[in-house]
Amino acid sequence: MQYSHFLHQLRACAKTRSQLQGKKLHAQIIKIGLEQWEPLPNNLIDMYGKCGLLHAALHLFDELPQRDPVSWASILTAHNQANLPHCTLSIFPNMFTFDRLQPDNFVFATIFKACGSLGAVKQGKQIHAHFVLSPFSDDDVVKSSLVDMYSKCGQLDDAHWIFDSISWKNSVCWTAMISGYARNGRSSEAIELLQRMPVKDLFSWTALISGIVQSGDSSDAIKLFVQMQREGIRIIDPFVLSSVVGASANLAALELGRQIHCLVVVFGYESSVFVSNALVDMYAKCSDILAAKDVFDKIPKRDVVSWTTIIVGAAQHGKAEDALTLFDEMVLAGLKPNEVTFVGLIYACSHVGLVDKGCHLFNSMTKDYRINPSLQHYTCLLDLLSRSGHLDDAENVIKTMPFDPDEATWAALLSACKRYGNSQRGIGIANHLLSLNPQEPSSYILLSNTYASAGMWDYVSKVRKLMAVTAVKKEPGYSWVDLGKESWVFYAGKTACQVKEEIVGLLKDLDMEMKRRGYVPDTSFVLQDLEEQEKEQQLFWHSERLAVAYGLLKAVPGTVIRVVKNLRVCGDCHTVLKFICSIVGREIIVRDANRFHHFKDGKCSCCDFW
DNA sequence: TTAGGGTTAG
Repeated sequence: MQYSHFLHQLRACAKTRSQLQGKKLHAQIIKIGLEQWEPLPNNLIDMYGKCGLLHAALHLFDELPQRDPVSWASILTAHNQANLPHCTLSIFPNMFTFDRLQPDNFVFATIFKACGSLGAVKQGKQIHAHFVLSPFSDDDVVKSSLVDMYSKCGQLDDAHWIFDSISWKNSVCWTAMISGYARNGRSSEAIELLQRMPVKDLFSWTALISGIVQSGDSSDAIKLFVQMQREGIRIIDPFVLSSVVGASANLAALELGRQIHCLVVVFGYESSVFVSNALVDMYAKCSDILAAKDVFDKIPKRDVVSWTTIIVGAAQHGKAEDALTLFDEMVLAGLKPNEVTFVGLIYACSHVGLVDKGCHLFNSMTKDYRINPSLQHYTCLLDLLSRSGHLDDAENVIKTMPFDPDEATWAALLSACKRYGNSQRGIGIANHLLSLNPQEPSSYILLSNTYASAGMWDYVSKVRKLMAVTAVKKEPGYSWVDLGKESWVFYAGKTACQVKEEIVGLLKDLDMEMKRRGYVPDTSFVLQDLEEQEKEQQLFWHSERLAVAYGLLKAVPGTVIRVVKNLRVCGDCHTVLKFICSIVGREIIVRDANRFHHFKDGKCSCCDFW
């Protein structure tokens, strides 16, 4: 009687994640002397794991006189719960070696979940073979965990094959399969599956929408979110909201983001730290850094992602001092920065030329916070050094770092070579890159651009031919302007826009006024072998200029023009936009592939250093 | 005691 009461209470604590209540119960159980009564020990482990007290769970597990598969399932689940899937996999073999036990269906499901989180498909497949030969090979829950594992590892055929073999498909396995297709860019198959699903719930819709956001089709995700609401799905948790806030961030659609922010308030999920963090990011990515800071200031309990998001936001808007101050505040608030925080911080230093500070932070990351620098951190460091002209030091980083450099690393160095007119070094690096990684499309593009900058057109055409042979395509440059109710996309060199004549007329007028004020086109940014006049024409038709002109024609007078470009803004366009903002007396904000440029009164917030 | 959906960089 007594122990069944405790059992019930322990399960309730595990369900509601009530740490304090759980500890009290444990104390009572010890006091009464029931701590060895089956099945209380395993339930205690389970309770501690679910309440996020892994150490307590481990302590009990180690002390158990006799462990069974339930004890193992509980402790393995506790590691998954604590977001330590690699630990789940590393302790799993002890089940055979120490306790001579075979996994049961619960253990299998937990292990496949861990493999899925880690993308450890090879290990997952090996254990899958054990599962097939086990007495549990018909278990639908385990099969469902396999569907999820293969989906997360991008092996959709395997996932679907297992999905088909599940006799009684519940909402969980449908969702795992939908999520797999959506995340891997196969949205039409994901949508089709959702349509076939007998009872669509908020989980499956969320999996679809968030997967599509992750695979990069944010506008489709927004349309599906609208459809979901039309179909009467009630939003009873905040998950889908953080995804659609993220979608508006990707689209740099400020007005849409504001509307979704209103929905967040209406549904009462302002207090969700996930949603708040997404909102901070959305406002920062939609170039409203003040609104981002406002949301951030109102978060009652900020976590490391909240701080990192605002630091990265400040950094991308060129507010390095703000980013560094925020970092000091974060540390004072007792939060430990993570690897992303340092990417933001070094990036901030890099973009304003704070070389010493950036190097100090890079060293502090290992020394003070025991974070091993990743390749990306080395790339940031290299960017920091090379942007400020320390090309030898930058090359030295490449030579001594414990990673093989990728194209981003070489891109940073190559772009600095161009900036500092060191074309010989650039060509050497590009050649080296080509010899190292001839399969990578970006390698060809880098090489081509480097030769073009040096005016070596024979080599450019040679590389272009190679690109054609290997079917490598350069991503076309495009820009879009967000006018709240509508947004227009412009590609370089053309427009099908109804007001094409007005756009061209306005750009011509502006061109004349700019030239009167001393503008000289910098045709070195045209990477094709053309006559000077043709090069100027190419620059004239760059997508960011078309988008800005459209914004000037259509936006409410006096408002900020917000433009997004998929590639980095070209150097000549950067000069032109400084002239234009001053001629028309408007603020223009351009988000390019790398950062934000706030053009105002003839100047840019990046101080021409980007 | 097991399985599905959310935020920060790139």
